Amino acid sequence: MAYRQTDNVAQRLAENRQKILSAARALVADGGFAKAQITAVAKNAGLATGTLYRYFPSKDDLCRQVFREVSAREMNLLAGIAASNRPALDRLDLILRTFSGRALKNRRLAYALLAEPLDLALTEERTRFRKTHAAIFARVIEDAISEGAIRPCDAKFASACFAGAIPTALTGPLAPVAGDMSADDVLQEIVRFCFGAIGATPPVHRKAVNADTKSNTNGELHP
Amino acid sequence: MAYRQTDNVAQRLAENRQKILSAARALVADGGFAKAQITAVAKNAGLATGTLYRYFPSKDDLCRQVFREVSAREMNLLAGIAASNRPALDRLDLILRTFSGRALKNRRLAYALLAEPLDLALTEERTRFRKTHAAIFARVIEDAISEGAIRPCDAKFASACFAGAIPTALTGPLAPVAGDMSADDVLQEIVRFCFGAIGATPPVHRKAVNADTKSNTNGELHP
DNA sequence: CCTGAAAATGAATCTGCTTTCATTCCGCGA
DNA sequence: TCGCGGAATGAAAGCAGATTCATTTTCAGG
Repeated sequence: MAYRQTDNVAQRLAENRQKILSAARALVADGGFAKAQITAVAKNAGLATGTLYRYFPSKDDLCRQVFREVSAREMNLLAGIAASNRPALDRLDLILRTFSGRALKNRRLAYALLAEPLDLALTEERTRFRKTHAAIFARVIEDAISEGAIRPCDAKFASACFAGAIPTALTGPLAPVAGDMSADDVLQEIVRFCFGAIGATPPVHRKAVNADTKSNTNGELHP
Repeated sequence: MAYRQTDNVAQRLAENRQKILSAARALVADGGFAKAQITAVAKNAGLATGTLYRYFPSKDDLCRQVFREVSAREMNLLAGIAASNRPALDRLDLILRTFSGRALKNRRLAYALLAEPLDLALTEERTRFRKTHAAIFARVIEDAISEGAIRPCDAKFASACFAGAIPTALTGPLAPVAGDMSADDVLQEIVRFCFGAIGATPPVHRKAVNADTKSNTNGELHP
C-alpha cells in the first residue's frame, strides 16, 4: 500500500527543522555566521550532518533562512512603528531609538546582521535587510516632508545615508567602545545626527519600543 | 666564489614585483578582490604561480599590499586637505567632495575598497582605511567646533556616522543608480546631509580636488 | 665553455570546508 | 510479527582555492 506520513512523523520532522534552525541561530548569535558550519550546527541540533540536507538543500539556504528569521523580527518592529499614525518625526525618533536600542542590547547578533564579513549568499540577504531599512526611513522622511515638518530633501538619498551611518556607529570597529559612551548617549547622538541631517529638531526623549520582555541574548525568536 | 646579485638581476626582481602588483591591481579594479586569485594574477603578470611566492609570502600579503597602495593614495589626498589652513568647514566641504567625487569616478575600485565582501585579512585592511577616514573627519569637525563655526557635538561619533553614510550612499546596492541622480547631485546631497548632521550650513559650491589628470579607470598608481 | 647558486616553473599536494550516498534504523499497516 | 519505504547516519568524496617543491632555466664569474 502507498506510504502515508503519520502525524507523529510529520511532527517530528517539524521539530527537527526547528532544532536545526535554533541550533544555527544560537551559533550565529554566539559567534556570527562564521561559526555556523554544517558540522557544528548538526552537532548542536543533535543530528547527523547528512540529516540537515534532508531539511535544507544547502548550507546557504539554511543560513539565509536564519538570517531572514532574525532580521524579519527587527524589520517588522520598525515597519509597525512606521505605519502608526503619529506625526512623522515622532515615528522617526521612535524608529531610530528602537533599532539602535535593540542593536546595542544584543551586539553580537547585531554584528552578524550588520557588519560581519559574509559570503555572497548572505551578503545578498543582508542587502535585502538594509534595503528594507532604507525603505522604512524613506517613507517616514517623505511623510515628514508632506506634513511640512521639514524642508524638502531627497528622502531616498537621506535614508541610504541613515542605513549606512547607523550600523557603523553602532557596531563594528568604528563604533564607540562600551564604556566610552553609555547606550543612552549613543541613542541621543544618533537621533541628533539623523534629525540634523534632514534639517529637523529632535522631539523630547521618548522610550524605545522593545519587543522582548526579558533580556534575550541568544537571538531566539518567540513570535 | 660567493654569489653576488647583479644590478641587472636586482632590477628584474624589482620589475617583477611591480608586474605582480600591477596585475593584481588591474584585476581588482576590474572585478574586485574576488577576481585576484593567485593563478589569475600570475597569468596576468606573465609569471608562474610559484614565482609569486618568491615575492610575497602569501596571497593575503599580496592583497593587503594592493589594498594599502590603492587606499593610501586616497587617504593622503584627504589628509592633505585636512591639514591645510582654510576654515574647518571649507576643508570639510572639500574633503567630502573630493572623496565622493573620486569614488563616483571609479565606482568599481570604490566598491572594492568600500563595499565588496572580503575575507578576514582584507576586512582588517579596510577597517584601517575606514578608521583613517573617520579620524580625518573627526579632526576637521573638532576644528570647526573650536573655531566656533558649529555648536559642540561628539566629533568621534559624527565622524563614524560619516564614514558609514558616505560609502553607503556612493557605492553598493543602496547607492542611487547612475541616471537616477547625476554625480553633481550626489555630491550636493552628501554635503547637505553631512553639514546638516553637525548643525552647519554648507558653503557655496567649490571644486573637488582630483589628483588624476586624465580619467583613470584601472586603479593604477602614478606617484 | 663550465659551474654553482639563485630564480622560475607548474603539476601535485594540501586544506577546510560542504555535500553525497550506501547503509542502517525506525514506524506503520497488514 | 513481518516487510516496506521513508528517515537518519557519518564516513568518504568533492571542491575551489592556496601553497609547496623537485625540477629546469638563467646567468655571472672563473
